[in-house]
Amino acid sequence: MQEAGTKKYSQQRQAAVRAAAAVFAEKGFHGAGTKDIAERMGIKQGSLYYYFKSKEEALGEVCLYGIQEYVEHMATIADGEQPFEAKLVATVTSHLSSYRERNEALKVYNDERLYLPKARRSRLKELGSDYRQRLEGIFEEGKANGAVRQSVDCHFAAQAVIGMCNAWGDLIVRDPDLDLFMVIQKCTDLLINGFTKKP
Amino acid sequence: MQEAGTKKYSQQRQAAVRAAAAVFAEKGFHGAGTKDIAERMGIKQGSLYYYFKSKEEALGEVCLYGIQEYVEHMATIADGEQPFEAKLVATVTSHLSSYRERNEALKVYNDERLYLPKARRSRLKELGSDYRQRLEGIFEEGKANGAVRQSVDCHFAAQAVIGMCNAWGDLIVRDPDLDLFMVIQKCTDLLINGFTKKP
DNA sequence: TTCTATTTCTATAGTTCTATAGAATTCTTT
DNA sequence: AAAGAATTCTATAGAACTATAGAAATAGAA
Repeated sequence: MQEAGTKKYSQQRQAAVRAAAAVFAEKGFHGAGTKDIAERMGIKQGSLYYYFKSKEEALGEVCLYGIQEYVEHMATIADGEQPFEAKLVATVTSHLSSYRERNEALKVYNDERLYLPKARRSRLKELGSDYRQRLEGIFEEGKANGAVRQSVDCHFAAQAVIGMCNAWGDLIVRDPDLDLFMVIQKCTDLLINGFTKKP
Repeated sequence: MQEAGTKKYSQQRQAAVRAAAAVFAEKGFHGAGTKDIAERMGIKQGSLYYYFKSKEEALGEVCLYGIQEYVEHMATIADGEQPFEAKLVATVTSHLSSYRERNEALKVYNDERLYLPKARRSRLKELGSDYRQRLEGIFEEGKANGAVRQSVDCHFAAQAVIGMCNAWGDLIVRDPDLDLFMVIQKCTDLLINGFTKKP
Protein backbone atom coordinates (compact mmCIF):
# COMPACT_ATOMS: atom_id res chain seq x y z
CA MET A 1 0.00 0.00 0.00
CA GLN A 2 0.98 3.61 -0.27
CA GLU A 3 3.42 5.26 2.06
CA ALA A 4 1.85 8.67 2.11
CA GLY A 5 5.19 10.38 2.36
CA THR A 6 6.63 9.15 -0.91
CA LYS A 7 7.39 11.90 -3.38
CA LYS A 8 6.37 9.89 -6.40
CA TYR A 9 3.13 8.85 -4.75
CA SER A 10 1.99 12.35 -3.98
CA GLN A 11 2.89 13.53 -7.45
CA GLN A 12 0.96 10.76 -9.07
CA ARG A 13 -1.93 11.25 -6.71
CA GLN A 14 -2.03 14.90 -7.67
CA ALA A 15 -2.22 13.77 -11.26
CA ALA A 16 -5.05 11.45 -10.34
CA VAL A 17 -6.95 14.31 -8.74
CA ARG A 18 -6.47 16.45 -11.81
CA ALA A 19 -7.57 13.66 -14.10
CA ALA A 20 -10.65 13.12 -11.98
CA ALA A 21 -11.35 16.84 -12.06
CA ALA A 22 -11.25 16.94 -15.83
CA VAL A 23 -13.49 13.93 -16.21
CA PHE A 24 -15.98 14.99 -13.56
CA ALA A 25 -16.16 18.44 -15.09
CA GLU A 26 -16.93 17.01 -18.49
CA LYS A 27 -19.32 14.21 -17.64
CA GLY A 28 -20.49 14.95 -14.14
CA PHE A 29 -19.86 12.73 -11.15
CA HIS A 30 -22.39 10.06 -12.00
CA GLY A 31 -21.82 10.26 -15.71
CA ALA A 32 -18.11 9.66 -15.32
CA GLY A 33 -16.77 6.19 -14.85
CA THR A 34 -13.69 5.23 -12.90
CA LYS A 35 -12.53 3.81 -16.18
CA ASP A 36 -12.62 7.25 -17.80
CA ILE A 37 -10.43 8.68 -15.08
CA ALA A 38 -7.96 5.85 -15.24
CA GLU A 39 -7.76 6.07 -19.01
CA ARG A 40 -6.92 9.73 -18.82
CA MET A 41 -4.01 8.88 -16.53
CA GLY A 42 -2.87 6.07 -18.79
CA ILE A 43 -3.54 3.34 -16.25
CA LYS A 44 -6.20 0.67 -15.99
CA GLN A 45 -9.49 1.04 -14.16
CA GLY A 46 -8.61 -1.14 -11.20
CA SER A 47 -5.32 0.63 -10.61
CA LEU A 48 -7.12 3.81 -9.74
CA TYR A 49 -8.03 2.31 -6.39
CA TYR A 50 -4.43 2.51 -5.41
CA TYR A 51 -4.96 6.26 -5.13
CA PHE A 52 -8.57 6.45 -3.99
CA LYS A 53 -10.53 4.27 -1.63
CA SER A 54 -13.65 5.02 -3.64
CA LYS A 55 -15.02 7.18 -6.42
CA GLU A 56 -16.60 9.37 -3.80
CA GLU A 57 -13.25 9.99 -2.18
CA ALA A 58 -11.95 11.10 -5.55
CA LEU A 59 -14.76 13.61 -5.84
CA GLY A 60 -14.05 14.87 -2.35
CA GLU A 61 -10.40 15.43 -3.19
CA VAL A 62 -11.23 17.23 -6.39
CA CYS A 63 -13.63 19.57 -4.63
CA LEU A 64 -11.11 20.32 -1.92
CA TYR A 65 -8.39 20.92 -4.47
CA GLY A 66 -10.79 23.15 -6.37
CA ILE A 67 -11.63 25.51 -3.57
CA GLN A 68 -8.74 25.46 -1.14
CA GLU A 69 -6.10 27.76 -2.53
CA TYR A 70 -8.65 30.07 -3.85
CA VAL A 71 -10.14 30.55 -0.41
CA GLU A 72 -6.71 31.26 1.00
CA HIS A 73 -6.19 33.87 -1.65
CA MET A 74 -9.45 35.51 -0.66
CA ALA A 75 -8.19 35.82 2.90
CA THR A 76 -5.19 37.73 1.64
CA ILE A 77 -7.35 40.06 -0.36
CA ALA A 78 -9.87 40.69 2.40
CA ASP A 79 -7.21 41.42 5.00
CA GLY A 80 -5.30 43.76 2.72
CA GLU A 81 -5.11 47.53 2.86
CA GLN A 82 -6.51 48.30 -0.55
CA PRO A 83 -9.64 50.38 -1.09
CA PHE A 84 -12.96 48.68 -1.82
CA GLU A 85 -12.78 48.80 -5.58
CA ALA A 86 -9.34 47.26 -5.72
CA LYS A 87 -10.46 44.44 -3.46
CA LEU A 88 -13.44 43.77 -5.65
CA VAL A 89 -11.29 43.68 -8.75
CA ALA A 90 -8.83 41.36 -7.04
CA THR A 91 -11.62 39.05 -5.97
CA VAL A 92 -13.16 38.76 -9.40
CA THR A 93 -9.76 38.34 -11.00
CA SER A 94 -8.75 35.61 -8.58
CA HIS A 95 -12.04 33.81 -8.89
CA LEU A 96 -12.22 33.83 -12.66
CA SER A 97 -8.53 33.16 -13.19
CA SER A 98 -8.69 30.08 -11.05
CA TYR A 99 -11.15 28.60 -13.51
CA ARG A 100 -8.38 28.70 -16.06
CA GLU A 101 -5.41 27.87 -13.91
CA ARG A 102 -6.78 25.15 -11.74
CA ASN A 103 -8.65 23.92 -14.71
CA GLU A 104 -11.89 22.21 -13.94
CA ALA A 105 -11.70 21.52 -10.23
CA LEU A 106 -13.55 24.63 -9.17
CA LYS A 107 -16.34 23.87 -11.58
CA VAL A 108 -16.60 20.42 -10.07
CA TYR A 109 -16.78 21.93 -6.61
CA ASN A 110 -19.67 24.08 -7.72
CA ASP A 111 -21.63 21.55 -9.69
CA GLU A 112 -21.01 18.20 -8.04
CA ARG A 113 -20.23 18.73 -4.39
CA LEU A 114 -23.83 18.14 -3.39
CA TYR A 115 -23.48 14.52 -4.42
CA LEU A 116 -21.01 13.98 -1.60
CA PRO A 117 -22.36 12.51 1.62
CA LYS A 118 -22.85 15.06 4.35
CA ALA A 119 -19.86 13.95 6.37
CA ARG A 120 -17.51 14.59 3.50
CA ARG A 121 -19.14 17.91 2.73
CA SER A 122 -18.67 19.62 6.05
CA ARG A 123 -15.09 20.71 5.47
CA LEU A 124 -16.04 22.08 2.08
CA LYS A 125 -18.95 23.91 3.61
CA GLU A 126 -16.63 25.61 6.06
CA LEU A 127 -14.37 26.76 3.27
CA GLY A 128 -17.30 28.03 1.24
CA SER A 129 -18.74 29.95 4.17
CA ASP A 130 -15.37 31.36 4.93
CA TYR A 131 -15.10 32.68 1.43
CA ARG A 132 -18.53 34.20 1.41
CA GLN A 133 -18.11 35.81 4.77
CA ARG A 134 -14.87 37.45 3.88
CA LEU A 135 -16.40 38.78 0.71
CA GLU A 136 -19.30 40.08 2.72
CA GLY A 137 -16.76 41.76 4.98
CA ILE A 138 -15.28 43.58 2.02
CA PHE A 139 -18.67 45.05 1.25
CA GLU A 140 -19.28 45.99 4.86
CA GLU A 141 -15.96 47.73 5.00
CA GLY A 142 -16.88 49.52 1.81
CA LYS A 143 -20.13 50.69 3.30
CA ALA A 144 -18.37 51.86 6.44
CA ASN A 145 -15.91 54.02 4.55
CA GLY A 146 -18.42 55.38 2.11
CA ALA A 147 -17.40 53.60 -1.09
CA VAL A 148 -20.49 51.41 -1.18
CA ARG A 149 -24.03 52.72 -1.19
CA GLN A 150 -25.88 52.35 2.11
CA SER A 151 -28.78 50.58 0.45
CA VAL A 152 -26.63 47.63 -0.54
CA ASP A 153 -27.33 44.34 1.26
CA CYS A 154 -23.88 42.88 1.84
CA HIS A 155 -25.04 39.30 2.07
CA PHE A 156 -26.87 39.61 -1.21
CA ALA A 157 -23.96 41.39 -2.80
CA ALA A 158 -21.49 38.68 -1.87
CA GLN A 159 -23.79 35.99 -3.19
CA ALA A 160 -24.27 37.95 -6.39
CA VAL A 161 -20.55 38.29 -6.99
CA ILE A 162 -20.02 34.59 -6.41
CA GLY A 163 -22.95 33.65 -8.61
CA MET A 164 -21.83 35.87 -11.44
CA CYS A 165 -18.26 34.60 -11.29
CA ASN A 166 -19.44 31.00 -11.31
CA ALA A 167 -21.71 31.60 -14.25
CA TRP A 168 -18.87 33.13 -16.25
CA GLY A 169 -16.50 30.49 -14.96
CA ASP A 170 -18.68 27.87 -16.56
CA LEU A 171 -18.39 29.58 -19.89
CA ILE A 172 -14.65 30.03 -19.40
CA VAL A 173 -14.13 26.34 -18.78
CA ARG A 174 -16.33 25.38 -21.68
CA ASP A 175 -14.82 27.81 -24.16
CA PRO A 176 -11.03 28.14 -23.92
CA ASP A 177 -11.05 30.93 -26.50
CA LEU A 178 -13.13 33.22 -24.36
CA ASP A 179 -11.07 36.26 -23.41
CA LEU A 180 -10.55 36.00 -19.67
CA PHE A 181 -9.47 39.58 -19.13
CA MET A 182 -12.35 40.97 -21.12
CA VAL A 183 -14.72 39.08 -18.87
CA ILE A 184 -12.94 40.23 -15.73
CA GLN A 185 -13.02 43.82 -16.85
CA LYS A 186 -16.70 43.83 -17.77
CA CYS A 187 -17.75 42.01 -14.63
CA THR A 188 -15.93 44.42 -12.36
CA ASP A 189 -17.35 47.33 -14.31
CA LEU A 190 -20.85 46.08 -13.76
CA LEU A 191 -20.30 45.41 -10.09
CA ILE A 192 -18.60 48.69 -9.36
CA ASN A 193 -21.29 50.65 -11.11
CA GLY A 194 -23.91 48.53 -9.41
CA PHE A 195 -22.72 48.84 -5.86
CA THR A 196 -20.65 51.96 -5.38
CA LYS A 197 -21.62 55.58 -5.12
CA LYS A 198 -21.27 57.84 -8.09
CA PRO A 199 -18.77 60.64 -7.77
CA MET B 1 -49.69 1.97 -27.45
CA GLN B 2 -50.50 5.55 -26.80
CA GLU B 3 -52.95 7.49 -28.87
CA ALA B 4 -51.33 10.87 -28.57
CA GLY B 5 -54.68 12.60 -28.60
CA THR B 6 -56.13 11.03 -25.48
CA LYS B 7 -56.82 13.52 -22.72
CA LYS B 8 -55.86 11.18 -19.91
CA TYR B 9 -52.66 10.22 -21.67
CA SER B 10 -51.42 13.74 -22.09
CA GLN B 11 -52.26 14.58 -18.51
CA GLN B 12 -50.38 11.59 -17.22
CA ARG B 13 -47.51 12.28 -19.54
CA GLN B 14 -47.31 15.81 -18.23
CA ALA B 15 -47.13 14.30 -14.76
CA ALA B 16 -44.34 12.06 -15.96
CA VAL B 17 -42.40 15.03 -17.27
CA ARG B 18 -42.82 16.83 -13.99
CA ALA B 19 -41.74 13.82 -12.01
CA ALA B 20 -38.69 13.44 -14.21
CA ALA B 21 -37.91 17.12 -13.75
CA ALA B 22 -37.98 16.82 -9.99
CA VAL B 23 -35.80 13.74 -9.94
CA PHE B 24 -33.30 15.04 -12.50
CA ALA B 25 -33.05 18.31 -10.61
CA GLU B 26 -32.29 16.52 -7.38
CA LYS B 27 -29.94 13.78 -8.55
CA GLY B 28 -28.79 14.86 -11.97
CA PHE B 29 -29.48 12.98 -15.17
CA HIS B 30 -26.99 10.19 -14.63
CA GLY B 31 -27.53 10.00 -10.90
CA ALA B 32 -31.26 9.52 -11.31
CA GLY B 33 -32.69 6.13 -12.11
CA THR B 34 -35.79 5.44 -14.15
CA LYS B 35 -36.94 3.70 -11.01
CA ASP B 36 -36.79 6.97 -9.05
CA ILE B 37 -38.96 8.71 -11.59
CA ALA B 38 -41.49 5.92 -11.70
CA GLU B 39 -41.66 5.74 -7.93
CA ARG B 40 -42.43 9.42 -7.72
CA MET B 41 -45.37 8.87 -10.07
CA GLY B 42 -46.54 5.85 -8.11
CA ILE B 43 -45.93 3.39 -10.93
CA LYS B 44 -43.31 0.72 -11.49
CA GLN B 45 -40.03 1.22 -13.29
CA GLY B 46 -40.98 -0.62 -16.46
CA SER B 47 -44.24 1.26 -16.82
CA LEU B 48 -42.40 4.48 -17.37
CA TYR B 49 -41.55 3.32 -20.87
CA TYR B 50 -45.16 3.68 -21.78
CA TYR B 51 -44.58 7.43 -21.67
CA PHE B 52 -40.98 7.69 -22.83
CA LYS B 53 -39.07 5.76 -25.42
CA SER B 54 -35.91 6.22 -23.37
CA LYS B 55 -34.48 8.04 -20.40
CA GLU B 56 -32.89 10.47 -22.80
CA GLU B 57 -36.23 11.33 -24.31
CA ALA B 58 -37.48 12.10 -20.83
CA LEU B 59 -34.62 14.51 -20.31
CA GLY B 60 -35.35 16.15 -23.63
CA GLU B 61 -38.98 16.67 -22.71
CA VAL B 62 -38.07 18.13 -19.34
CA CYS B 63 -35.65 20.59 -20.89
CA LEU B 64 -38.16 21.66 -23.47
CA TYR B 65 -40.84 22.05 -20.84
CA GLY B 66 -38.38 24.02 -18.74
CA ILE B 67 -37.52 26.65 -21.28
CA GLN B 68 -40.41 26.92 -23.70
CA GLU B 69 -42.99 29.14 -22.07
CA TYR B 70 -40.36 31.25 -20.55
CA VAL B 71 -38.89 32.05 -23.93
CA GLU B 72 -42.30 32.97 -25.24
CA HIS B 73 -42.73 35.30 -22.33
CA MET B 74 -39.45 36.97 -23.16
CA ALA B 75 -40.70 37.68 -26.68
CA THR B 76 -43.67 39.52 -25.21
CA ILE B 77 -41.47 41.60 -22.98
CA ALA B 78 -38.94 42.45 -25.68
CA ASP B 79 -41.59 43.51 -28.19
CA GLY B 80 -43.47 45.64 -25.66
CA GLU B 81 -43.55 49.39 -25.41
CA GLN B 82 -42.12 49.77 -21.94
CA PRO B 83 -38.96 51.72 -21.18
CA PHE B 84 -35.69 49.90 -20.64
CA GLU B 85 -35.85 49.61 -16.91
CA ALA B 86 -39.32 48.14 -16.91
CA LYS B 87 -38.26 45.55 -19.46
CA LEU B 88 -35.28 44.59 -17.35
CA VAL B 89 -37.44 44.21 -14.27
CA ALA B 90 -39.94 42.15 -16.21
CA THR B 91 -37.19 39.90 -17.52
CA VAL B 92 -35.66 39.22 -14.15
CA THR B 93 -39.07 38.70 -12.60
CA SER B 94 -40.13 36.27 -15.29
CA HIS B 95 -36.87 34.38 -15.19
CA LEU B 96 -36.70 33.99 -11.43
CA SER B 97 -40.40 33.35 -10.96
CA SER B 98 -40.29 30.50 -13.40
CA TYR B 99 -37.87 28.72 -11.11
CA ARG B 100 -40.64 28.62 -8.55
CA GLU B 101 -43.62 28.07 -10.75
CA ARG B 102 -42.35 25.52 -13.19
CA ASN B 103 -40.47 23.94 -10.37
CA GLU B 104 -37.26 22.27 -11.33
CA ALA B 105 -37.48 21.98 -15.08
CA LEU B 106 -35.57 25.15 -15.83
CA LYS B 107 -32.78 24.08 -13.53
CA VAL B 108 -32.61 20.79 -15.39
CA TYR B 109 -32.43 22.66 -18.68
CA ASN B 110 -29.47 24.63 -17.39
CA ASP B 111 -27.57 21.87 -15.72
CA GLU B 112 -28.27 18.72 -17.71
CA ARG B 113 -29.05 19.66 -21.29
CA LEU B 114 -25.47 19.10 -22.36
CA TYR B 115 -25.90 15.40 -21.73
CA LEU B 116 -28.41 15.21 -24.56
CA PRO B 117 -27.13 14.07 -27.94
CA LYS B 118 -26.62 16.87 -30.39
CA ALA B 119 -29.64 16.04 -32.47
CA ARG B 120 -31.94 16.43 -29.54
CA ARG B 121 -30.24 19.61 -28.43
CA SER B 122 -30.70 21.66 -31.56
CA ARG B 123 -34.24 22.77 -30.81
CA LEU B 124 -33.23 23.76 -27.31
CA LYS B 125 -30.29 25.68 -28.66
CA GLU B 126 -32.57 27.67 -30.90
CA LEU B 127 -34.78 28.57 -27.99
CA GLY B 128 -31.82 29.55 -25.87
CA SER B 129 -30.33 31.75 -28.58
CA ASP B 130 -33.66 33.31 -29.17
CA TYR B 131 -33.87 34.25 -25.55
CA ARG B 132 -30.40 35.71 -25.38
CA GLN B 133 -30.79 37.67 -28.57
CA ARG B 134 -34.00 39.27 -27.49
CA LEU B 135 -32.43 40.23 -24.20
CA GLU B 136 -29.51 41.69 -26.09
CA GLY B 137 -32.01 43.64 -28.14
CA ILE B 138 -33.46 45.17 -25.00
CA PHE B 139 -30.03 46.49 -24.11
CA GLU B 140 -29.40 47.80 -27.59
CA GLU B 141 -32.69 49.60 -27.56
CA GLY B 142 -31.73 51.02 -24.18
CA LYS B 143 -28.48 52.30 -25.55
CA ALA B 144 -30.21 53.83 -28.55
CA ASN B 145 -32.64 55.80 -26.45
CA GLY B 146 -30.09 56.86 -23.88
CA ALA B 147 -31.14 54.78 -20.89
CA VAL B 148 -28.10 52.53 -21.02
CA ARG B 149 -24.52 53.77 -20.87
CA GLN B 150 -22.70 53.71 -24.19
CA SER B 151 -19.82 51.72 -22.75
CA VAL B 152 -22.03 48.72 -22.07
CA ASP B 153 -21.39 45.61 -24.18
CA CYS B 154 -24.87 44.29 -24.92
CA HIS B 155 -23.77 40.74 -25.52
CA PHE B 156 -21.93 40.67 -22.24
CA ALA B 157 -24.82 42.33 -20.46
CA ALA B 158 -27.33 39.77 -21.67
CA GLN B 159 -25.08 36.91 -20.64
CA ALA B 160 -24.56 38.51 -17.24
CA VAL B 161 -28.27 38.86 -16.62
CA ILE B 162 -28.89 35.25 -17.58
CA GLY B 163 -25.98 34.04 -15.50
CA MET B 164 -27.05 35.96 -12.46
CA CYS B 165 -30.63 34.79 -12.73
CA ASN B 166 -29.55 31.18 -13.08
CA ALA B 167 -27.26 31.42 -10.09
CA TRP B 168 -30.06 32.79 -7.95
CA GLY B 169 -32.50 30.35 -9.49
CA ASP B 170 -30.37 27.53 -8.19
CA LEU B 171 -30.62 28.88 -4.69
CA ILE B 172 -34.33 29.46 -5.14
CA VAL B 173 -34.94 25.88 -6.15
CA ARG B 174 -32.79 24.56 -3.36
CA ASP B 175 -34.25 26.74 -0.63
CA PRO B 176 -38.03 27.18 -0.84
CA ASP B 177 -37.97 29.68 2.02
CA LEU B 178 -35.83 32.15 0.13
CA ASP B 179 -37.82 35.30 -0.50
CA LEU B 180 -38.31 35.46 -4.24
CA PHE B 181 -39.33 39.08 -4.39
CA MET B 182 -36.44 40.21 -2.28
CA VAL B 183 -34.09 38.52 -4.72
CA ILE B 184 -35.85 40.04 -7.72
CA GLN B 185 -35.70 43.49 -6.23
CA LYS B 186 -32.04 43.32 -5.31
CA CYS B 187 -31.01 41.83 -8.63
CA THR B 188 -32.78 44.50 -10.63
CA ASP B 189 -31.30 47.16 -8.38
CA LEU B 190 -27.82 45.90 -9.07
CA LEU B 191 -28.39 45.63 -12.80
CA ILE B 192 -30.03 49.00 -13.18
CA ASN B 193 -27.29 50.73 -11.24
CA GLY B 194 -24.72 48.76 -13.14
CA PHE B 195 -25.91 49.44 -16.64
CA THR B 196 -27.92 52.64 -16.81
CA LYS B 197 -26.89 56.25 -16.67
CA LYS B 198 -27.25 58.20 -13.49
CA PRO B 199 -29.73 61.06 -13.58
C1' DT C 1 -72.48 -7.15 -20.07
C1' DT C 2 -69.05 -7.80 -23.58
C1' DC C 3 -65.67 -6.12 -26.55
C1' DT C 4 -61.73 -3.06 -27.23
C1' DA C 5 -58.22 0.12 -26.18
C1' DT C 6 -55.43 2.00 -22.62
C1' DT C 7 -52.54 1.66 -18.86
C1' DT C 8 -49.78 -0.81 -15.54
C1' DC C 9 -47.39 -4.90 -13.95
C1' DT C 10 -44.01 -8.84 -13.73
C1' DA C 11 -39.99 -10.81 -15.19
C1' DT C 12 -35.85 -10.74 -17.36
C1' DA C 13 -31.97 -10.20 -20.91
C1' DG C 14 -28.15 -7.77 -21.42
C1' DT C 15 -25.09 -4.27 -20.13
C1' DT C 16 -22.26 -1.49 -17.33
C1' DC C 17 -20.08 -0.16 -13.28
C1' DT C 18 -17.62 -0.21 -8.65
C1' DA C 19 -14.60 -2.33 -5.76
C1' DT C 20 -11.49 -6.16 -4.33
C1' DA C 21 -7.98 -9.86 -4.43
C1' DG C 22 -3.94 -11.45 -5.78
C1' DA C 23 -0.41 -11.81 -9.37
C1' DA C 24 2.99 -9.31 -12.06
C1' DT C 25 5.94 -5.64 -12.80
C1' DT C 26 8.82 -1.72 -11.82
C1' DC C 27 11.53 1.03 -8.78
C1' DT C 28 14.79 1.78 -4.72
C1' DT C 29 18.00 0.58 -1.58
C1' DT C 30 21.32 -2.22 0.32
C1' DA D 1 22.49 -8.53 -7.94
C1' DA D 2 19.04 -9.47 -4.46
C1' DA D 3 15.52 -7.97 -1.31
C1' DG D 4 11.91 -5.30 -0.29
C1' DA D 5 8.63 -1.68 -1.30
C1' DA D 6 5.73 0.69 -4.49
C1' DT D 7 2.91 0.66 -8.45
C1' DT D 8 0.15 -1.38 -11.99
C1' DC D 9 -2.24 -5.27 -14.07
C1' DT D 10 -5.71 -9.08 -14.73
C1' DA D 11 -9.80 -11.10 -13.51
C1' DT D 12 -13.96 -11.14 -11.38
C1' DA D 13 -17.83 -10.85 -7.84
C1' DG D 14 -21.68 -8.50 -7.11
C1' DA D 15 -24.75 -4.86 -7.67
C1' DA D 16 -27.48 -1.63 -10.33
C1' DC D 17 -29.59 -0.04 -14.24
C1' DT D 18 -31.97 0.39 -18.99
C1' DA D 19 -35.05 -1.37 -22.06
C1' DT D 20 -38.26 -4.97 -23.84
C1' DA D 21 -41.86 -8.56 -24.11
C1' DG D 22 -45.91 -10.29 -22.89
C1' DA D 23 -49.41 -10.90 -19.26
C1' DA D 24 -52.74 -8.65 -16.28
C1' DA D 25 -55.73 -5.11 -14.94
C1' DT D 26 -58.55 -1.10 -15.69
C1' DA D 27 -61.61 1.90 -18.05
C1' DG D 28 -64.80 3.23 -21.90
C1' DA D 29 -67.92 2.37 -25.58
C1' DA D 30 -71.28 -0.46 -27.79
